[in-house]
Amino acid sequence: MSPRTPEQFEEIRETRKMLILDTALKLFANEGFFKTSISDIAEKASISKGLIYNYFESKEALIRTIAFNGIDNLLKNFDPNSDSILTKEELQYFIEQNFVILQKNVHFWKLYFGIIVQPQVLKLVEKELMRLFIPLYKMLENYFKSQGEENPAAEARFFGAMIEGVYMNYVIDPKNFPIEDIKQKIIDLYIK
Amino acid sequence: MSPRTPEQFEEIRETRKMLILDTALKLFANEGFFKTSISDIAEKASISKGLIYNYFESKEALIRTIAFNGIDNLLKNFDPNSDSILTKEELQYFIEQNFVILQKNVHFWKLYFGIIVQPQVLKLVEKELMRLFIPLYKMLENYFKSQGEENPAAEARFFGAMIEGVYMNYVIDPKNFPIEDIKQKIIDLYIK
Amino acid sequence: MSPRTPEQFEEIRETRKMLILDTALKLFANEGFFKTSISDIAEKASISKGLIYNYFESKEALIRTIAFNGIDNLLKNFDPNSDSILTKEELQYFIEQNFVILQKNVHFWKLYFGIIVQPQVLKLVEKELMRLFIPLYKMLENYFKSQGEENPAAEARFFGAMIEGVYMNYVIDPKNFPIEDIKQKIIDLYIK
Amino acid sequence: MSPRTPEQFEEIRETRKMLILDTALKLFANEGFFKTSISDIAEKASISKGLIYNYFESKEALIRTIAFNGIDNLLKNFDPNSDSILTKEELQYFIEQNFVILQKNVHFWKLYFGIIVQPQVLKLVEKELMRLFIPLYKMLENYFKSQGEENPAAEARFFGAMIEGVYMNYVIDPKNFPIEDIKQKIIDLYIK
DNA sequence: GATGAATGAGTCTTCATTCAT
DNA sequence: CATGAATGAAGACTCATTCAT
Repeated sequence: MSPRTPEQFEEIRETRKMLILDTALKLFANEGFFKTSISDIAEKASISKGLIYNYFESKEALIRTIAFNGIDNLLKNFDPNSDSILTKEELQYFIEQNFVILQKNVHFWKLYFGIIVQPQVLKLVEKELMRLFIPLYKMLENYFKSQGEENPAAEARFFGAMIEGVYMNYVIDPKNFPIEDIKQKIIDLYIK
Repeated sequence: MSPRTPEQFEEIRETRKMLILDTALKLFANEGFFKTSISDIAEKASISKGLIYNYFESKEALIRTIAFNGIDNLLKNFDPNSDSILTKEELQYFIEQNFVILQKNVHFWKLYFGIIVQPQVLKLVEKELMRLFIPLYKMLENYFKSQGEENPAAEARFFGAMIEGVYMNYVIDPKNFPIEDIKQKIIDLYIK
Repeated sequence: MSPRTPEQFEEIRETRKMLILDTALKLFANEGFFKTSISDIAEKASISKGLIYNYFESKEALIRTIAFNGIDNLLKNFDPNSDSILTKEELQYFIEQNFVILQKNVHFWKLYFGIIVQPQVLKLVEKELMRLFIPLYKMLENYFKSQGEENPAAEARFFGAMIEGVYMNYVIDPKNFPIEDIKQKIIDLYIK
Repeated sequence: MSPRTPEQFEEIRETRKMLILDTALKLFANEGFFKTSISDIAEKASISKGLIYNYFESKEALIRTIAFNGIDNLLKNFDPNSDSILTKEELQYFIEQNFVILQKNVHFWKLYFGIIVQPQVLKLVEKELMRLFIPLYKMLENYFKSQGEENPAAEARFFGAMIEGVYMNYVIDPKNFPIEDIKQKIIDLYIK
């Protein structure tokens, strides 16, 4: 009889929002952004099409929010301090941590590759991606400089590209990609 | 005005087909498969929409043909003999050749990443990609086995993933990616 | 906290109702009936969407009520006695009174023109408008007959149309329309 | 067998365009701009929804084109030379001409009132309306100045408003409005 | 072979209205 | 009395594909 309190409404909103974001992430990742319609998301989440627009302004806003959340989530688990210089042990921890996060967020990484490879979609989230990668590359560059590498920027780019290649191959076919062997290979390569 | 010979017709067909394929490749690569409409292709190629359907059954058939042609083209330039075992010198040549081909086919590689990352699109060309990659991986595996590596299959997958990562970073932003430094880095790594 | 008396409830209802009607009138007049959503009204009135349906059955019922109230309000300020025949002085008073009412109810008149011009909306309030205009036109007709005009019905229609034209131009652009000059012009024309 | 010539295509386009414009004008005028859907127009014109977008960019573009064409049509029939000063005889001809045009373009005038009364729709065609009305008012102003009126601008506005009021009443209910009597009344009033 | 008008299914989005609390 | 989450029908618009010429 008595109306819901603002707290109850907030809770409902939070739950619904998460449901929509989660459903959309999976569909965008598995079927692609353009192949996934708002109807698909609504159906899979067992809600009405209209409700999605109660929570997100548009399909673009939806993928943007997903990207933002995914990146925030990454940064929470793993916030590179780009000023301090990593030791070898820390780099090893960093690499291992990376692979843990990869395997816990396969959907996000699928979406990530779906995004960066499509110029039209990339534009939508480019800025947010920069927030994640600039400090990361800075940190790697500093590390390689501290190791006496003569071209630390290129070393960092190579390291990043290699990791991305591995990630991409993993998310395309997680069952058959020898992720553990390859993790070990990278550690051997960089930590000796 | 004089009636064309069958050969002339055939020549016209071939020219038109190439024009369409070429235009579509560029648009698919730069704008994305879903963002590119048949009208866009027709307009850019200065032909009519209908004509495209005279040469290709559907939009899907178009991208499939582009992928097939791209792969055929790669195999023509570079056909790994999976039975013979590479020497170190040959691997170095193989790597260098690879980077030459990459830089000559940026559009194709853009499209390639756009494809493998979208399951719905990947299905369309999966088989053809296998035709390219199975012998390649076989060759790499043999090479690593010959070098005494204990897990040559994983070594081959890692090598492939690394190359893909580098390629992907290059095609996303060719201007700023230090491709030459990285090529050298890879050669140093594998050839010593 | 103490339970409200029935009178207090009634008062709340009346206040709320007026708030909704007033907000809706302004929005309908300024933005148009179709461009104004129930949400817009709720937001501008700082109440919930649901509450509007507590007081009005539908959006149509809302505009109908607004039209009815507006007309009642006009009739209250100004109730033509269609039986008695106006003198010239009374007609002058009538005209002047009209312009006072116009300037006090710009929103209503804006809405009025928005309504009569759209057949689909006009139907909703047609009957009520008749309640206002029939005695008005009757009164004018009687006046012109008393002045010896040979076609008093047409004179009345002309007078009404002219007034409407002036009203319409005024509400579309009140700042620039020379309303005072035109009022004088009409008085000169009819009162000599 | 041989393809259509550009002239044939042009002819088809012209015919179709007119069909769409004509159908849309009637529906917009009779049902209102917002109550008329693109589907309604397509159905009434016995064509597909999509075809309309082959000819007009959007619903807005459609109403804009209708307004432009309507005004062009008016100006063709009747192009006021705002520099030359009308004689009384010319003004009489102007008034009579106006009423002929009104009765030949009832749909357009219905739409006109539907437009100017809705701020959201007015914005779409405001500029074009100015093209029509500014020289018209200029001409009237000059005429009243030449007749020694002390406030020719206000006279022109009044004349315009009166005409609009008459037009509006006519198009709302052409059967019952005594248009001939009223035309005569206006001529008597201004020509003596 | 070549054109582009035409179709219609499908997409994103809006919004009046309902209803549990 | 009051809230706002939820629904679903409808609307504007896109685009792959067909087809008459």
